[in-house]
Amino acid sequence: MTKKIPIDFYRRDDVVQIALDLIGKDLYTYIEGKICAGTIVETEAYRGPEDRASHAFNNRRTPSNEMMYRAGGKVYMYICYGIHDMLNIVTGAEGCSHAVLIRAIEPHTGIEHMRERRKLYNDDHRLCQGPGSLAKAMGLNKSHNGSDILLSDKIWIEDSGKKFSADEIKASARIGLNFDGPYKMIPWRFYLKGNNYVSRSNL
DNA sequence: TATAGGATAGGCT
DNA sequence: GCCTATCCTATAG
Repeated sequence: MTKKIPIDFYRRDDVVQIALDLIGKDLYTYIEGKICAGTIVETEAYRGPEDRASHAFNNRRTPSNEMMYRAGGKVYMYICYGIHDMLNIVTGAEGCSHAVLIRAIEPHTGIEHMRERRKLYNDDHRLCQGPGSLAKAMGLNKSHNGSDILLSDKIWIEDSGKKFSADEIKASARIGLNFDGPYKMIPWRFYLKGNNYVSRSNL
């Protein structure tokens, strides 16, 4: 018996702790009549406004990133490199712009739908490996921006009951950051050690 | 209106 | 492992 994670989980101020706590939770989507789900195995924390890697760095506000300023528990979708949709969960209180990027899940439900969306039939460990692939496999895109992770019937997160000890989860610098400075190397990426569904698992 | 740049993925060496 | 196509968005003029 599983259930959705309560809203207080997302409204905490410590986005790094939330990114860590999301490892092992189950992400579900019900899109185009297809139910898909998997266990979160890789996340990254983005802490606006002081984190240069965050879209909300320096309190930057645009129509695209507006969702980051909502109270925790909203879905923030962002298009990267013009082609890849990425799934973020907004955290913290209203007006605070922290978010967690979901980078990879280990699929366990609706895998045949994921294969179809990805046109990838013989490589299941790559279906949701990396944020762009994950969104595509799960049927997520910019139209899901602003969904409420507790109220939406298209996307939600459940507590799988799985528990991981501190030495089973590894922290590293975040991926793909294109600048120099103290936040480039800060270890705000978390992933399950040895898990085959994690992107770039050696870093 | 034009243009630079970006939280990638996949193909090739 | 390295390289780059690809195209949306923000920003400047």
